[in-house]
Amino acid sequence: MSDTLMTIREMCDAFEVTPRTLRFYEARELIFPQRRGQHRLYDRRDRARLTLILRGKRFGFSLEQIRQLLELYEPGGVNRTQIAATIEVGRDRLADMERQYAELSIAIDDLRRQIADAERRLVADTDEHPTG
Amino acid sequence: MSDTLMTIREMCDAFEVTPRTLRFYEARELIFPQRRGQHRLYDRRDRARLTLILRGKRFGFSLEQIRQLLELYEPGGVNRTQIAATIEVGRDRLADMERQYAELSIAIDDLRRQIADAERRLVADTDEHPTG
DNA sequence: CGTCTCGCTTACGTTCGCGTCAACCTGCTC
DNA sequence: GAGCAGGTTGACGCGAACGTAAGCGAGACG
Repeated sequence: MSDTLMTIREMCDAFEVTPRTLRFYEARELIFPQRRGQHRLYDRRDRARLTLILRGKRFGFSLEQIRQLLELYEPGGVNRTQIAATIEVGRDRLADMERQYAELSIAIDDLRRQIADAERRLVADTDEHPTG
Repeated sequence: MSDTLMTIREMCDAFEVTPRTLRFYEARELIFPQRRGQHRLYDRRDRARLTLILRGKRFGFSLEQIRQLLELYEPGGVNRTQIAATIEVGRDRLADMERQYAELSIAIDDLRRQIADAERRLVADTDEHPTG
């Protein structure tokens, strides 16, 4: 079920990361698995956090930026100023992502054109050196 | 004009990079400024390349990936197999970017919702502790 | 009982993308 | 001709995000 506890190996297989990575994220206080004895156990919340961490990484955010962002996703009973600060961070990241989104759109169009050009050159070259 | 040669300092000011960065990119064979004596001079082509380099970096591509991509933007008279290989690289990057674009869209919506939630919590808290 | 597998911690090593000297050349200008 | 500004080439340093190796339990198995 969705609230199943997972071992570190199961997490690694599920998310395609190494144990080292998970322990590293824990050391940087991005995830907080429970302990059964010495062993780590990851629950639904940890998995949700890891999903966000990996996503954030793909967009080029540092682990520290991601750590701050994660507070947004936690309904923890912090105080007003903390919530406000967290919202600030969230807005900054959002602005980053929106900029990235716009620029990415342009870059994709650009790259598509370059590929098309290169393909045309390929075809032209084929015409000049026919094989059949 | 657009074909003006620029010194390293002018480039740095224009693109907000350091001299070290430009020399580093040159060492990695991403740009090839001409020399007047010992000094580097950057032309329109170098600037176009630098634009693409910085853009690629913002999307999380490595300098090596960018270097390969830059060949797409050069009409250099390479041979068929080279052009084909370059197109391959371009398509791979394009696929990366398209994936990134789709995921970014989701992440932005997600983040917007979280910020809205946090704002609601802030307002709720204000209602419970009115100042006026 | 030995040994295997998992996981744990500690700690040093590595890659990327530059920053930061140090030492040198070169063309003014005073 | 001394100084200075601007550029050059090494070479070493550094932070981020892990990789890797060493050595230590603790439980499972035959």
